[in-house]
Amino acid sequence: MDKKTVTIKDIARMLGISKSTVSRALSGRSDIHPETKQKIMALANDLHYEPNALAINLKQQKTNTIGVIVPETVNRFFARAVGGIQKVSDMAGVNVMICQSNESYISEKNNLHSLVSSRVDGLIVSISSETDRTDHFKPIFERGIPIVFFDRICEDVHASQVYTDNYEIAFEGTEHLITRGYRRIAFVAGPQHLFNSRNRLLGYLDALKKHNLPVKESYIIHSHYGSGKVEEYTRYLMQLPQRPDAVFAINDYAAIEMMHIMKKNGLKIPEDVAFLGFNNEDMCRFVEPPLSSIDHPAHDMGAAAAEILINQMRHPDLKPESRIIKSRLVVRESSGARLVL
Amino acid sequence: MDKKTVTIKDIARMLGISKSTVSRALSGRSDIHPETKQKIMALANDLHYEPNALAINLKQQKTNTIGVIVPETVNRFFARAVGGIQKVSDMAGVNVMICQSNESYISEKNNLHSLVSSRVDGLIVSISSETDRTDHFKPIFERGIPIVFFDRICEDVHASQVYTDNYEIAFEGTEHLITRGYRRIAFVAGPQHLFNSRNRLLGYLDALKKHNLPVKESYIIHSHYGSGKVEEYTRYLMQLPQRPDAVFAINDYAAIEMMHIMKKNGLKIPEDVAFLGFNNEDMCRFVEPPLSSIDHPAHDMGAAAAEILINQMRHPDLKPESRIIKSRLVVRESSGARLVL
DNA sequence: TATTTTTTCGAGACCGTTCCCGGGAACGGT
DNA sequence: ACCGTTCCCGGGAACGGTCTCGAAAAAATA
Repeated sequence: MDKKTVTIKDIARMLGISKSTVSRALSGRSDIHPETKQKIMALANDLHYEPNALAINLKQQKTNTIGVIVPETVNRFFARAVGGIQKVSDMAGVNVMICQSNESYISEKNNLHSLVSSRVDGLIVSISSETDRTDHFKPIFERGIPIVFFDRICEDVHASQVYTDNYEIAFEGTEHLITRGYRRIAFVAGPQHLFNSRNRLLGYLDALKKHNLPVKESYIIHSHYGSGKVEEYTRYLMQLPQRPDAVFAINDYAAIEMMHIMKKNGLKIPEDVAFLGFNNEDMCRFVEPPLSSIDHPAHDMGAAAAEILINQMRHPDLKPESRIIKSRLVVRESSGARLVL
Repeated sequence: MDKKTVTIKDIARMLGISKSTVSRALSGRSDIHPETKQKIMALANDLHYEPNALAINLKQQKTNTIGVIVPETVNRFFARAVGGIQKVSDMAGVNVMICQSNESYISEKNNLHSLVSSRVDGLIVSISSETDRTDHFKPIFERGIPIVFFDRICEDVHASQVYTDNYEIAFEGTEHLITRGYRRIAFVAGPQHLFNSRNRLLGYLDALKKHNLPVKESYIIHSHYGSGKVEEYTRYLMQLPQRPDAVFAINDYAAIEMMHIMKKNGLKIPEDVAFLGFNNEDMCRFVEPPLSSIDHPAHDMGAAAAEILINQMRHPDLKPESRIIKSRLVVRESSGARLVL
């Protein structure tokens, strides 16, 4: 068997020419006789020659690939964002390496070093929910590797950012519930060291203030993404002396599960309790009643991040860029008009 | 700024020693004076030295990483499978490179060459729904790179395989519907060049035969994954002179959307039409009525694939291995007992 | 003190490419 | 017949590490 992988040198030897010539043919340069090139290409094809990207990248001092770190792709928001990244990367002819931090700081750090070690030319990162310090990004960014943070951005690194108008849309969502007649609005918040979560909470609070509604600490739940505690939270809310008449949740999963449990306990949606989620997952349309949600343009965010990054890879002296992508409130029946005030 | 990345040679020069010694310290070998090692480690740390994985891998002639090609991670089945792959890979200390084919043959081929070019030590692949030939895998597998196909396996490459008991579970699912009193069972099938789809269809057909039910071609829909034609299919089924009283769908998305449309058209689930899906997505629990489904153990399949692959990477003369993972029928209300026969 | 063993380190080849540079052949113009 | 171009091609350094081999220094042994 020809177990050994075939190299440029093998081809050169078999053809009785130098490896320089083979390299020239394979990398499509012009200063080579068409006939020689033809022979080289034919043999390379026969032998199933695969160029060694390691050697090429080492020599060229660049890899033409961007590294991506996202919390987890089972979260469809991130899966779609990665889709957006790959779409524009493919168009631009650059490769993508995807890593998942699984919402773990240590794993995010490992991914980061692994990517830098592989000499990616740039990074697109959405930090884990556990990450509350940024010392791992700083030296890498300062070394000149462009970074674009998206959605879960890292505030104290002066890199490019792509995020949504969290504050505004949370404000709008809350106001929507208020104008529909809901007054006791609970808020399922995310970890407060995350930029997104903080701004969403602020939007919620300011909307309450604007409409002269009291802010009750007992209505604010500080959850973690995917904490699996939704049932506990739901029971907590239901047993409150003044049960909330609406819930604005940090994501659709929490909203849907909560809604489900409340329904099983005989509460009517949206008459007794309205629901508003975040992310506008497909399944919002299929639950009973269909869930109102904030459409979070994942694909666009990924695409924008890749655009910015690739641009900076090509023009290293460009300044970091911030881009804000607009979210959109999608109203469905779960936040319909309240019947009884 | 120290824009240039620091290398082993830089450290050697600054310390007035040879790069061999630095290499020894950094790669943790023993034949080095503790004090020298200490100094090297300290300086490396100060300079934020990151080893160049390209150089190391090139020299070592192996990368200690496995390449993964899946159709798309927005499909949660594959996202979970990737999770399983990464879990056991992390435990074993090997890296993972994830690529998405987006259900495209050409893109699958590109991914494949890109991974081989990056000299991954092994491959885990679930082929795209478009892929109906296998000539791209053959030369690579014959070159000695171990491959594990999972779920969407490639039959004519004699590589390792991990798949579920498609035939048996489709048989069981169909029989379940029959024993619950449903007689006119429609089947939403996948592309027939895929091993899975074929076997599931066979299971369905054989279950009908066993119970002496007629096979009606008009009840069998040949769909493509994610074709966006569910509404068309649903209308087609509803207008049949003998409307089916049950639908067994290739995946939960199709089942849920179909169920939703039929409900809107006034059909009672499961009294008028029962539903059974495939994959047991989270949302099955939250739709109305909860959707019965086949639990497809994605995480376990990924984990098994990684186990087998890593084992073969470590012991190159191992024979290819096939492993069958058991699926499980999860009965919920969408396939409850029929009231009117 | 002489010899052997152990410890610690340096020189340099090598992995598979790219690319600069220089050289020979062919060719056209004078 | 000579010279300047143009066209092809080969030699060899470089990319950043690892690793083998041997040598010098230090320690142990005789």
